[in-house]
Amino acid sequence: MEKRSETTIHDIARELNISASTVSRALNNNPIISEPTRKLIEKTAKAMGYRPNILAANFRTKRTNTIGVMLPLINRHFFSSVISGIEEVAYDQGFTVTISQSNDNFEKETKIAQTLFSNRVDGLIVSIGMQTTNYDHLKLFAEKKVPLVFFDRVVDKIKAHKIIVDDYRGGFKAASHLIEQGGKRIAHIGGPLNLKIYQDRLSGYKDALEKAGIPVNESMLVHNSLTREDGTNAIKRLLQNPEKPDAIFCANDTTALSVILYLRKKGIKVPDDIMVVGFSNEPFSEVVTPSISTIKQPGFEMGKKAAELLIKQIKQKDKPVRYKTLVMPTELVIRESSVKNRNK
Amino acid sequence: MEKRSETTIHDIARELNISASTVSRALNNNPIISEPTRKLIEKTAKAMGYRPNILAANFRTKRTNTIGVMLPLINRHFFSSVISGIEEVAYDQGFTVTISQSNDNFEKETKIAQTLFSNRVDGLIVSIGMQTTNYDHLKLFAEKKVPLVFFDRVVDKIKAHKIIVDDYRGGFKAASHLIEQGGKRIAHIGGPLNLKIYQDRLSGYKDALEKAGIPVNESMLVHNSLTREDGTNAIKRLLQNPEKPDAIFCANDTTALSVILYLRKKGIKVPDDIMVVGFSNEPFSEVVTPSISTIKQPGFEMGKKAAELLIKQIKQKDKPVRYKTLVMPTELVIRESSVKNRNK
DNA sequence: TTGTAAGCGTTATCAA
DNA sequence: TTGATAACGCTTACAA
Repeated sequence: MEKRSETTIHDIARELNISASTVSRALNNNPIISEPTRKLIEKTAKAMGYRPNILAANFRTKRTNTIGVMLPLINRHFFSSVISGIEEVAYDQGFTVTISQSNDNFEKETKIAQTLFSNRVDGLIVSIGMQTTNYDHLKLFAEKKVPLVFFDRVVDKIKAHKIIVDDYRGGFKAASHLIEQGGKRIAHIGGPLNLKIYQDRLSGYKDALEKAGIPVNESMLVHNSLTREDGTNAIKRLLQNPEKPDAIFCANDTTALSVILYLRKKGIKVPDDIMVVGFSNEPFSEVVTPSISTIKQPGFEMGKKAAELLIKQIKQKDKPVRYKTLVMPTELVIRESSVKNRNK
Repeated sequence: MEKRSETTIHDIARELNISASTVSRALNNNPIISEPTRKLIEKTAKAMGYRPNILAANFRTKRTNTIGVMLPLINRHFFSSVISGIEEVAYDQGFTVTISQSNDNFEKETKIAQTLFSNRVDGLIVSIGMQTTNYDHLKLFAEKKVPLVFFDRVVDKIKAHKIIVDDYRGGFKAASHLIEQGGKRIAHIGGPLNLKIYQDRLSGYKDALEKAGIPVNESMLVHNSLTREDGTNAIKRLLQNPEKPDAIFCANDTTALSVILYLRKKGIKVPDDIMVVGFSNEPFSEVVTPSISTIKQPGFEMGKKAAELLIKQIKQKDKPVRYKTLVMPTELVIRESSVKNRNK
């Protein structure tokens, strides 16, 4: 004669000789219920160890109170900061967060999107993978009116809220800074150009050069997937140029680090022989020697903003939305890797 | 006359003049259904754009195919690696992963646990917070037979699978290494002792000292929450000792980094004046100058193991479980911060 | 302010 | 091998 499964609202109703709907309403703080009734029901519910069956409620209401997050890689400081931001807002608003990483793999990304859709997440926050050039799996959300918010690696062609950083100005600031520091032959290690962020960083870089009257030299441009190995290969290739670079703007800190480590190994001095600027402000950038000048992106705030916009959209379902693109400011953090003659 | 809401198995059944149960069975690959029928149903389902209503299925089966993960902080390399490992296994096995961070806050941890429980996760993977000394919120899972797996910061008192690293041997190895390198006055910056991992790291350290005939000096021990600031405060305090340490074993890399940065600022040489060893092998440890000797923990593998054990338990529900504690090996990574006279 | 009753889409039981 | 039917626990018109 143990407890025969979980108590339901019907058990409570029977206990109090009232109807289940009243119990339901009271427990959902429906203002239509009188204060004494509510109090009584709450008390009894607690006493009977009632726990709402969220599965039933979700099923009934077609809502899950769950936000899906899909991004390339959890295990990167920028992305995990974004998750932290999302999680904080979501938690405060009573939402649960489901996270999946695509590993920059298009097939996995497609499957994840479908799974999240089938799982009826109330909304989705996405940063797309490096290989992604087809967006059908995301259009699905847009079409079926499931709120969708992009961050960082966004898709231009889909209408949705977008949280990005000002990659163009970031690239511009980075390159301008290198020019100010005396850079004449400024190389760029960039990411795949199907991603707008890398296009923009590149454009910013190019415009800064042009503004300074420095011609953009194609042999000074390398594009790859920005892994540690890619960075090493890129710097090797750049060093084979007849005219070696005297400064490098890397589209992320990982490659900036590779470059610095490789140059150190080769006895080439950073910043004296070659200056380096990265992008993202990974934690290691501050503490490596020389510390890496970089463009800071407010990951945590971006996550918060993304979650806020998404939840707002979820709550105002079927009201028309004016999609906005939030451009978060970047900040150039000047450290040792780009400043010659510090002690002069 | 657009599509009037989603197609259900009933729609398919009507279309084919068969029963909904047959459709359900076919779509679930129930072997009782004849091959031609199944094929036909699958074809029609696809043609009609059928998408199973997972909410309904979850409700009906009382399963969610969801794994809950609760840990202190997403935004730490070790933890995000664990998540990556969990996510990989879970994804392969058709499970969804829900992640929440407690921020080492006990109240938040309690609330998260209850939310996950109410959301009927099929199982929970946990690493508890620094403040956690009461475990009722976790016992709930154990009592209600919801599979539970601990990792890293485990709870002794609850019977469950546990994935830990050999913290004792890690501490022992770290301290022994410092002794071998000539350390005589070896300090320890440790974490809160209600967590077993920090107890064990401390014990390992103590035993290594004793084995070498070095008395353990209480003034050489600091315990705190191991943040960046805590590390700085700890080293300040240690430097005020009449007998200054010549080596420090830090219970994580974050404090090891603080120590190194502080000493650098004060013109105290690492490792020549004071040697430092950390714990965790955060990415920055390899690249900071001097690079930090540390104890490597296989976060990704721990995550995978945790997920595997959990899912096995979920699938073999109500079979009795022999709980095991998996002790993953640690590895001492020797770098610059603990080796004097490298060039001799 | 409360009650009645229908129904969400699926799976499971039993019968055919 | 397939079908009929009930049931899961909740929310929500609608009625009282």
